[in-house]
Amino acid sequence: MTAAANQSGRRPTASRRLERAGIRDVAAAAGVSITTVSDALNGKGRLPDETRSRVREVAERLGYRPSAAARTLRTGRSGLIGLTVTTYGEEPFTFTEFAYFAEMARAATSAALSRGYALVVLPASSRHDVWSNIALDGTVVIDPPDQDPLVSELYRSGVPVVSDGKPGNCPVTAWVDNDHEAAVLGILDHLSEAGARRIGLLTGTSTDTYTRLSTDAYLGWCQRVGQEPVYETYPAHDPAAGAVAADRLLARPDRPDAVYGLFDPNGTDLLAAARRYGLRVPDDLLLVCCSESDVYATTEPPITTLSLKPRRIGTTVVNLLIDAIEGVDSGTGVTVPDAPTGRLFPPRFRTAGTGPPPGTLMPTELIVRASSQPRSPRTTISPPRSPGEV
Amino acid sequence: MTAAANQSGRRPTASRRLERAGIRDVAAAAGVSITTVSDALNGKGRLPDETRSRVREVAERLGYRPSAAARTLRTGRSGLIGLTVTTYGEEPFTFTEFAYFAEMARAATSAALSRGYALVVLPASSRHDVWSNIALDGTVVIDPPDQDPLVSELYRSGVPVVSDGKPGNCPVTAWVDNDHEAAVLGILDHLSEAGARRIGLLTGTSTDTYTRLSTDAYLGWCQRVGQEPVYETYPAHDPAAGAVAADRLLARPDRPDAVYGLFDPNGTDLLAAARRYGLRVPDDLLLVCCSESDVYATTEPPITTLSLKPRRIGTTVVNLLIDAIEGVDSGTGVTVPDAPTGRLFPPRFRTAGTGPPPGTLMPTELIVRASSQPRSPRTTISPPRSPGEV
DNA sequence: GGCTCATGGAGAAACGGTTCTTCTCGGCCG
DNA sequence: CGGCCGAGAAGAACCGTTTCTCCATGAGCC
Repeated sequence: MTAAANQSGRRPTASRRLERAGIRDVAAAAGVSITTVSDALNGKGRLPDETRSRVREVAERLGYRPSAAARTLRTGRSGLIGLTVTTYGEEPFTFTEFAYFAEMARAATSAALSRGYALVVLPASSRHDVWSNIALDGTVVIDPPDQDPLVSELYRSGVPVVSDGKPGNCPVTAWVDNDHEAAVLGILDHLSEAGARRIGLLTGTSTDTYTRLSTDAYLGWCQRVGQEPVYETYPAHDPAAGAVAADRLLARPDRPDAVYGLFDPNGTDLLAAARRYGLRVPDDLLLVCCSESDVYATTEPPITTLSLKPRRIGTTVVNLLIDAIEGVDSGTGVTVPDAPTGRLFPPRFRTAGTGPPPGTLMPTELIVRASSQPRSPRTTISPPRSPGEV
Repeated sequence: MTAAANQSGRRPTASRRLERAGIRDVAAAAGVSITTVSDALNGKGRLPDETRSRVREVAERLGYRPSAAARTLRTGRSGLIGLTVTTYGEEPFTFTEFAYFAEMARAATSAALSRGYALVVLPASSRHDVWSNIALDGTVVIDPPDQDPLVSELYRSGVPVVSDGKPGNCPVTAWVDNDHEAAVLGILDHLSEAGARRIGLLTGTSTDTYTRLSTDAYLGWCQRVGQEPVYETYPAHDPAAGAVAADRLLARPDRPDAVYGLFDPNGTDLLAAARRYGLRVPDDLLLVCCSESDVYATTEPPITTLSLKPRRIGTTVVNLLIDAIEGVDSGTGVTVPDAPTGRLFPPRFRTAGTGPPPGTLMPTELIVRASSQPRSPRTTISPPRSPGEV
């Protein structure tokens, strides 16, 4: 009986070491055809429940696990999604995006998993060998640089690509980003209301969308309100450079009385620099930085942070991607021609065609703490925007 | 010509939408057989260089990318490694292991990539459907609980498993861990030398190896030096509980004059608690915690931390796993019968047989900062153990 | 000149599923 | 009583590689 199952019409002389049971083994053991087994296990075909459950039971007993490779080959679906991170230097992901990336990746993993997909982490720098050795149903790209050749090739070869961060010049299926302009303007207003007269910015030298949009928003605001811009730039991937830049900013003759730092470690760096110059926060200097880290809740004083809500982003990106993967296959089918592009929080998903890819803007959240509030009025601490929500 | 290539002996009537070029197309275009194409591209077989390069060129021109699924099916190798994380609740990985995990995962990704593998992140909680839908060549497991059914099944079905953290009771191919006992003893000695008379511990309630070994080391030390243990426990996955436990520890009548916290956020929690009780650090309370976060370099005062060197761990784990994957296939071949088990920093890899799996102990690094040094002598800051090394 | 041998390359069998098509068999209806 | 129909299940093609086996050819050797 088991012997019969073992042979199952394959190589008669095979020594058969510890090969796992295949679908044929199950079929033989259950006394049915492999078609029936496949149908029974996948809930397809027309089978009476009795057969179905019997086959399932036999499969279970034999410890049958279908071969992912075979299934992928036949169906063209691997259930795998790439998560691409841009890299500086050799490390797969960057220091500066650490907390953001970790949270985003976590949410993305969750979201993917709950829809039956798994995530493969792939630095954008890896060469084709690695990429093309993996069957990917689609890819999430974090902050693709302009003209990313990798993204272009993926897109061209028909793999759906959704980017976290509005893509500069590469074709993607869809993208998700924060409303960085609104976020920066919100912060500048917040600092103004707190009494700031001259707001400085600590920003990066790179050309990614986040840095560019944020800096532009700052410059535009300065122009509108008639303040001379006061900012320092540094390569965001280098934490040491950040500390130096923070110091530089506070050492300027036109020292700002409030600073917004675009990158995670800026808060502690600015705080340390302020200490060195004998500046009290928030009395002499108001501070806000963009960070996902909760250490800023316990610094002395606690620092107001802007959260980009990476969990939401990760979830949204993955869901858009899976929609694209499972949606209308390609070309013709426009699912919903909804709003144009860049609408807030919108789109029912839309499968290609021509024209710019559909983008989704997600709100940010300003977590107001002591560092950005004048000490005297002693108001209670509360987040001003987007309350509720995880 | 392209027409000929397009047909290539497949369905004659196929409408052939935008199918990617297959190996047959390349073969047809190059005027050779698919065997030759395969050999040429993979550097196998006996072919004159001329043929080889011609085929390569044609493949390049056609944008040929071999199907990962087909290759995997045929060769049995996917180039994919699972990275399993234990989960508390719904999130794929835990808060408390955040920095550790992020760093470890990053190093693991790098290490895997440099050997041509990619990492798939998989929460241990996901059900079989997900696991068995992915062709994995092997799996890294982070801190498997005793009797982890997942690990057992993987191991049983022949997939190499290497764990980060000495496995309790599940069979693994190999494991890597820090020398937690030595680390704790080193810290206790360090605190004693700094003048501590009564050292407290902030530890977890869970039964993972790290918590257990560390706590045992502490208790053993107490017994040896004749100090009454002073410790508080809390569920490590709950950050809020950590703050409460820190408070509890400092509120005790037998308040310790030095504390070691096993988990990352303990440092800030203890600092905050100390502030509440008016305790100065390090004057009234010496502080050390285990953390990979560099925020402790800039807290007030900076806090001494124990680093588990997750990068090293991640790299080692992955390399051991890939050795196992690529090494002698199974059963008979003992590569090197080296030292027994649990030797420090050792083993040439050893493929199974019976007996306990080979384990590697990695050193930790104590980063001494102001919080654990009496203020007066004002010594310079320097790491006492394992200098150098990334 | 017949043999072996090395070289270059073609043929075809896997790999292990999914799925389209076909077959059989009763029951039912006209 | 014959044909139709639908349920249940089997057959076989196919997915795109890798790789084992084998064939043709010409050179070298006795």
